[in-house]
Amino acid sequence: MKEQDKLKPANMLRRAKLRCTRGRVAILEILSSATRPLTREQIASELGKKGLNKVTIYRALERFVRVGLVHRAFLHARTWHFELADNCSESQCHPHFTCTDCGQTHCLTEITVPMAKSPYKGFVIDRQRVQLEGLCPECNVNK
Amino acid sequence: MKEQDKLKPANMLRRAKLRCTRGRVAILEILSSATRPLTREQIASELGKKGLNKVTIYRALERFVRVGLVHRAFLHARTWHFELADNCSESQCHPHFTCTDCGQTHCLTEITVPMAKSPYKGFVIDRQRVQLEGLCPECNVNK
DNA sequence: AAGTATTTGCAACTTAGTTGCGTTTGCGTA
DNA sequence: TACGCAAACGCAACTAAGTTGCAAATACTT
Repeated sequence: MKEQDKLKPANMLRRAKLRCTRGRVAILEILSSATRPLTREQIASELGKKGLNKVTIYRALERFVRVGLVHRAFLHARTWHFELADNCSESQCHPHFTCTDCGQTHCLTEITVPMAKSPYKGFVIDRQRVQLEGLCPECNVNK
Repeated sequence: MKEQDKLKPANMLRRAKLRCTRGRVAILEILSSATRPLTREQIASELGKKGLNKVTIYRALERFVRVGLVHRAFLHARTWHFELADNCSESQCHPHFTCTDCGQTHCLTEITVPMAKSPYKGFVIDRQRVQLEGLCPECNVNK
């Protein structure tokens, strides 16, 4: 998706029929410019001192997830990481790669993993989530 | 893997050079006969009244994970689900399917998803974890 | 049987996320 | 522009999975 194609936060909210509040716009802006999924904590620290209450952030994110604006990308260290649903297909997001050495997670937007074939014994597969583990480029060269 | 090929808990422990205690054997037996990954809570309730302290269960599981006897299959509702590493390959386990309707998770041992191709820009992929979402057979027919 | 390193149980703690409730605010309507 | 109300917000208290420190118990070696 090209930069100029990105919907502005206010428009994303309008299209989702959600009220356009300062906090929600700020959260969406932060997620827009992030290069990887963020936790509530990380969003809060980006917001800085004019920050939002943690409950507010959680509720906004949950709302965004429900209307499909945002995905729960993955759970790491018992903590959800959120990202814009921007460049995800209906049935699967790009894989997320977590480095076992430094702990950093990267979005591998250029890798695709084929969907598991469905149906299988009556299972209907709607979404597929792929998590990868290994060494990131930096940690790899230092070995 | 055929039933008779399964290692008995005591042997699993011996081979991993872990002490063979009643609690550990019980945990491994429960995991052996489970048809899906279990939480600490579920293991505890299988143990019944002669149960183990939750700390003990967590520590045993962590130990098992470290020596490769057990996998952390997936995180659901902020809770780890554990399973024997029995029929998993080095680089990936079978996919786990969670029903969005009833919340039950199933092991789809007969489905395989090809590994993401590696390397990619220096990333070295060691393990791949695939989670699926959708409707399980029971919930599907009730729709 | 004795010695020791490992394992266990208990109590207290940590922390991501949730809930209830009273207050504030966005937005449609007059 | 002012009004009314549902949606959104902030605060405090809560929930629950998992962790930590330490003293007591137990498996295994000799």
